[in-house]
Amino acid sequence: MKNRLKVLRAERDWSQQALADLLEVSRQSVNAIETGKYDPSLPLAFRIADLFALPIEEIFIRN
Amino acid sequence: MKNRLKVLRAERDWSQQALADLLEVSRQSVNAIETGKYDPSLPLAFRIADLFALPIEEIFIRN
DNA sequence: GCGTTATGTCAATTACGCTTTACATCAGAT
DNA sequence: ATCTGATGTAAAGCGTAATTGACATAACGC
Repeated sequence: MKNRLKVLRAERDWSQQALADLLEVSRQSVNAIETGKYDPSLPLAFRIADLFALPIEEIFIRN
Repeated sequence: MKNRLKVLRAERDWSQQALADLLEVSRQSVNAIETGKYDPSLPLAFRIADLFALPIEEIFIRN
């Protein structure tokens, strides 16, 4: 699973910490997801999709 | 997170075991997800969406 | 009755999502 | 040169996703 988090964040000029606050997770969680250390849980993926107003499929990519 | 797994499975007349085989998870996992014991991981949610050829948002519902 | 299939559930275990705390590096500003 | 913000990473711990194995029950055909 790859994801477009870093780009979406850059488009809005948000820091990892700012995004983490909006998502109510730790900065390390955002960092770990961006750097591909692990995938978010489904509920967190939904929160991310809601925040960016995009379908999950346009943020997270199979494979 | 609610989901429409049971209905989608019924529409295709698949047993929990048959679905588990297609998803390559245990029957207990399918059962646990259907009965709301827990949410699937994001990768598994994608596999489910792919299998039913539906967007994740049409299978899993917020709240 | 008996065997089979489907479903629900429990216990015990492994793997992973997410946390806090902490440390290191780099870029930019003063 | 120093301070600050941003990022990457690591360890330890907690909760949960997912596993296997097992047991119970209901529905069905034979």
